[in-house]
Formats: sequence, structure tokens, C-alpha cells
Amino acid sequence: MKKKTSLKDIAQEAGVSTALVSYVLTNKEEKARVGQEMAKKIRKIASRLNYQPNHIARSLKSGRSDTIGLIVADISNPFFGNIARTIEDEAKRNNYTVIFGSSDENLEKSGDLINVLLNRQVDGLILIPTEGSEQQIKQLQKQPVPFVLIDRYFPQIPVSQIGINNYQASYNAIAHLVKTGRQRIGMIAYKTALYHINERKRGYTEALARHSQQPSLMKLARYSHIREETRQAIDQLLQGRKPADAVFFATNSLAIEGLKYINELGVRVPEDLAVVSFDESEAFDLYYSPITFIRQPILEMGNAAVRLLLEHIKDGDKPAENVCIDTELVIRQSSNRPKKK
Amino acid sequence: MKKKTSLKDIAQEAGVSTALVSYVLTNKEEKARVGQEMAKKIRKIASRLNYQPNHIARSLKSGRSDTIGLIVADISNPFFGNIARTIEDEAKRNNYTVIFGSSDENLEKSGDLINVLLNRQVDGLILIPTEGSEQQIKQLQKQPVPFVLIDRYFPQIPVSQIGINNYQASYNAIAHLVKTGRQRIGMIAYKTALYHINERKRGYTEALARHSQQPSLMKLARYSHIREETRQAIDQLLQGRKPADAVFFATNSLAIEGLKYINELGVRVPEDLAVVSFDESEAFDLYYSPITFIRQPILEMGNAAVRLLLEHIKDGDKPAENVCIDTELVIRQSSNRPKKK
DNA sequence: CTTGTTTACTTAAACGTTTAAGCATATTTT
DNA sequence: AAAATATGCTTAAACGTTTAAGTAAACAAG
Repeated sequence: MKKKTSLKDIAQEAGVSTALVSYVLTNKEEKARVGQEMAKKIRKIASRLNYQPNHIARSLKSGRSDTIGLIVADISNPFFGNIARTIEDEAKRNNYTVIFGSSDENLEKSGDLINVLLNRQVDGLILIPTEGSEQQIKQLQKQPVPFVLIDRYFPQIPVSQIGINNYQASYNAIAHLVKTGRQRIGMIAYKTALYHINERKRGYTEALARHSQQPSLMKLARYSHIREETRQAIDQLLQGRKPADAVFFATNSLAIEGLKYINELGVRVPEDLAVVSFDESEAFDLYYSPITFIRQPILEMGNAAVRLLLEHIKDGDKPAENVCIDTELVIRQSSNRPKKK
Repeated sequence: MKKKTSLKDIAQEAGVSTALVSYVLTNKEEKARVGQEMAKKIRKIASRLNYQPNHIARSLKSGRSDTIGLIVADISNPFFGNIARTIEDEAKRNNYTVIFGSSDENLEKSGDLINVLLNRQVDGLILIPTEGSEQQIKQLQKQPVPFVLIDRYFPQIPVSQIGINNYQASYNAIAHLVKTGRQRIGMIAYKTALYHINERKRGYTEALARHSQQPSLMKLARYSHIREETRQAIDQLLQGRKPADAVFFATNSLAIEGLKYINELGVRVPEDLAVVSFDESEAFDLYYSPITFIRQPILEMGNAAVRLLLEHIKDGDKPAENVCIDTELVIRQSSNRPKKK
């Protein structure tokens, strides 16, 4: 088995001390007044031996790992995949590497991941926290490692967070449905304690109270039973003498499950039922009547998270900062005004 | 700013040497014959000070980082997101952490990422290589770090690779379309040198030669111009006196672009045009006539990649091994036998 | 011809671990 | 009572890097 080249190997080959080699290869020749030809010689040997600096040793010395840890809730969801991508890009632009893990909405996995990443001496963490992870977050605060939350957040914990105007976005979506003449607007959301989801529910409820006479038609499904309970929810919305004429989904996953069932039932969108969803999805574009949705500014969110985290890394005493970014309601066919009958 | 707890801190607090603390906290008390009460005392202090072992120091000592690097071609594509997820899961099951990066199909980015990961002393690499990265791969072979390729591969380079039966899968898909009565089957693929895509093309071509009288209707689009060129391809397939009655997409991204346009044109699937695609997508399920597709065994592929890589890590002299996993053609409405007219 | 400065290098310590080897002291075996 | 063994700890070196401080030779200034 081949061995890796170290400064020592190069030093030996060149007949000098490792210090000198280090100076040259970190471009500190000026400062260290290294002879021209020696510098050239060292570089030549380094390239011949295929030298790659050992980042681990460097980290140990410097106390920084130039690494940030990222824990997403579910990497197989393109929404989080895209966030991961923007974070990785922005981190790399700042010469940081990303170590990542997916908690898959599992509290234990999330705790494990936090520990693994801390052990690896990440300089900071970006978290999309799982439901019920308040304790883990509070525990994290005791560590000297800065972190920021993104997408989901805990208003009662004073840490840096990147979020969107969940309440307002929801409110606007419902207002739009009311304006297009819908009179029985349902919502399907997760049964959860996650604040951002509940803000979306609040937006729905308050928009109805303000703009419509109808009663609330809020249905909840558990993440762990998304298929069955979304179907139940839709059954409930569509049954009875006065079925819903619109449905608002709190996330893309819910919408996709729901639309599958809506297709099976033969319900027509938007004639029988208008549809609006939070989040984007390729499937929304491809639907026979493209789905109106609330676009989250993923790029801005990812960049803001990295930027904020780097500030915390640079200044350990920087106070927590909350960033709230606006969303956009993208109106398409699925919420078209119904034709008069 | 708080500081991290080290063995030294604990040793000082307990009035012993760091060595003793190390023995206790790595559960080598037996071997090192540490006194019972001292062990207890050390553990107590460690937990009180919230000690987390410094993995970097440990790595420097051991020469292993217990980390594997993963470079995917595009993390925002759920296909790669899912691969990343399975790899991360399987790695964690083996007490490895994953560092990842997305090359975004960019050769330069890919090269940068390889270097970054090597600098970080990953114990091994899993790559979904970009088009044209043969040189990078050959360069990698000179390094003492084992790696495996997944999804895409270079038959002319003798390294460990995990792939699927691209040729056969394509062949079967076309045979299926022929069997359901299609007589003018088109294919839309990438214009690329990537071997796995070209195997898919070969499957199409040979299946036609064997089972059908029709001429080849192969259209190519560049990844970088996917939108316009997919549209052009479809225009070409559908024009003329004898338009295509089926189209086979070489990837999910191509299919999604294509289907968007097919919708715009008002072409009916499967009545006017049958559709089959490689890869999965939620959008395929949601389409008004769910798309027949070739399912890649992502879980098996990811697990095989990790398993194979770990074998290479354990045994530096293990010869390269190629793993080929079978796919499954999932037949749905989009390729239903057309009704007789 | 001292003294001072510049040039080109080396020495050595440090980062936080691990672990073989060493060293008292206490206990058991002959 | 001497020898052997067990017990409970410490010492020190090592991993690969960085960097302040030191040194020796060459050269310039007074």
C-alpha cells in the first residue's frame, strides 16, 4: 500500500528542515526569507511526490477545522436537497467544507448526528431541526460551537434562525383563494408541534376569519402516517352536502400524497377543487393543471444561513439574529377562477 | 467565548495524568488497571465538563479519519439525493461519517472537491463522476486512498464500480413498447460521452433492430440546454406524416422536461404517445397517466458502494470489483396498449 | 575592525490524543 | 525474608503541521 507524503518526506528529500518546507508550501517564503532556488526545489519535490497537506494536522494546530456541519430533516426531499446544495456552494465559496447528515425526522438520529459532528470539531452547525429537538438545541447552546437554525425554528429559544413569513404566506394564499370565489376552503397540515407548520395553520385560520364566512376546515395528518391520513383528510373534506371547493396543503409532501388520491377519485382541478400548496415540486409543474404554490427563497435562505453562521464563527459573542425572508405566491392553473355555472 | 474541554482539563481537575483519563474514557480501564473509584471520579468530571473527544486529534494519531467522501453529480436531483441518503445511512451503520459535495456536473468543481476531500484525509471516496472526469479518476488512482464509482462508470478504467444493467434495462423497455403495439418509438437522451447513457442508447437501438421494422428515432439534448433541446427533440419526433407513437426518455430530468412540453402541446398520453422513462420521480406518479419507468435499486446500490469501499479500506490490496445490479421495469398507464381504432 | 543588519536556514514547542514502557508501593508466593 | 507478581499510576513519544525564536554566516556601515 502506498503511503501519503508528508512535510517530513519532502524535507528529507531536500535535505532541509520541515519548517522550511512548511514556509514554502504555505507561501510564506517572503516572511520567512527562504532562498529562491531552495523554494523552487521544494516545490518541485512536493509536486513530484504528489504532496497533499494533511488538513487534520493543520486543524489540530489551528483549532479550526474549516468545516461546517449540516443536519437536514430528510435529504431525499428535494426541498432539503436544494437547501443542502446552496449551503454547500456558499460554504465552499468561503473555503469551508460541509459535513452532512440526514436526521430523517428521527429524534435519536438527530442527537447522534449532532454528537458526531461536534466530535469532528466542526466550526459551526446549520440545523433543520426535528420535531421535539428543543432539548438537543438547548444542550447545544452549552457547547462552544455556534449554530443556526433554518427552515424550522423555536421562537422560545434565543438562537440565530433563518425563516420565512409562514403566517403571512399562508394568509396570502387563502386570501387568493377567497378572491377567486372559493367558499369552502380546506387545509391539510401535519399534526405537529413544529412552530413553522403551526404558523401556516394560523395564517389559514386568521385569513378565513377575516375574509370569509365559512367555518374552519382544518385536517391533520401525521408525518409517520402520511398516506392513510392524507386520504382520510381528503375524504372528510369532500364528503357531505357541502364539500370543500379548495384545499391548501401545508407542504409539498402532503400535496403530492393528496394529489395522488385526488387523481384516483377523479376529482377535477381546479373545476371541482382548487389546489394551493406550500413549497415547490417538479410534480406541480407536470400536473395537468399546474399547481399554485408558495415559493420559498431557497437560495437566499441557504446563503443567509452560511453568512450568519460565519459571522458567529468569527465573533463568538455576536448576539443571536433572526432572519425572515419573504416568500412568493406563484399563481397557476390549479387555483383559476371557476367558470360561472 | 467558552472553551472546549480536553483530557488535560479533566486530568488537572482530577489531579492525575492525561494518560489515565484517556484510558478511562476509552474504556480501557481493565487493560490499564485503573482504580475503580478513580475511574468513577474521572467519568463524573468528564460528564460535568461536557467532554467531547477531539476526533481530529484522534485521527491524527490513528491515521484514520473514519470519514468517507461522497461526490454526487447533482444533489438537487432526488435520485442523487436518495443515493446520498442511503450511503450516509450505511456509512453511519459502520461508524463512518460522510463528507459530501455536489459537482453539479462541472468538471472543475469536481476536481476541486476531490482535492478538498483528500486534504481532509477521508479514508475513502465514493464518486458519481462527471462527464470527462477520466483524467481525475486516473489521478486519483495514484493516491493511496481507495474509491469506488457509482451510477456512472468508465469501462476502460479498472476500478471498483457499482452500476446497473443499463443496456438490458433499455432493451426491455423498448421490447415492452413494441409488445404493446408501438411502431414508431423515439428515444430522447443526452448528448454525452457518459458510458451508462450510451449503454441505454445501445439498448434502444438493438431492441429496435431485433423487434421492430422502424428506423431509429434517436434524439439528443445537451444537459446544459435541456429545456430547449428536449423541446426540439419532441417537435422532431412528432412532426411529419408518421409521427412517433412512443417515446423513451433516458433519465428522469429529460422525461420531466419532455412531459412539460407534451402537456403544453396537448398530446395525450398514452393515446397519442406512450411514455417510458429511466429513473423514478414523484412527478411520474402524479401524472394523469402515471409514467412507466425503470426503477433503479438505489438502496442496494448505495449499500453496495459503502460495503465495497469499506473492503478496500480494510484491505489496501483488494483487487477492483464490478457490481452490476438488476433494474425493474414498472409498467403503468403511460404505456398501456392503445385501444383499437 | 568592530558593530549592526540581512539572509537563509534550524530548533523546538504546541495542538489533543493514544499507548508502550516505566516506576513505586503493596500484596502474594516461595 | 527474599522473590515474584499485582496494582495504580506517570512519563514520554508520536501523529503532521505551524510559527516564534534562535543561530550562523555573509555582508555593510561606522
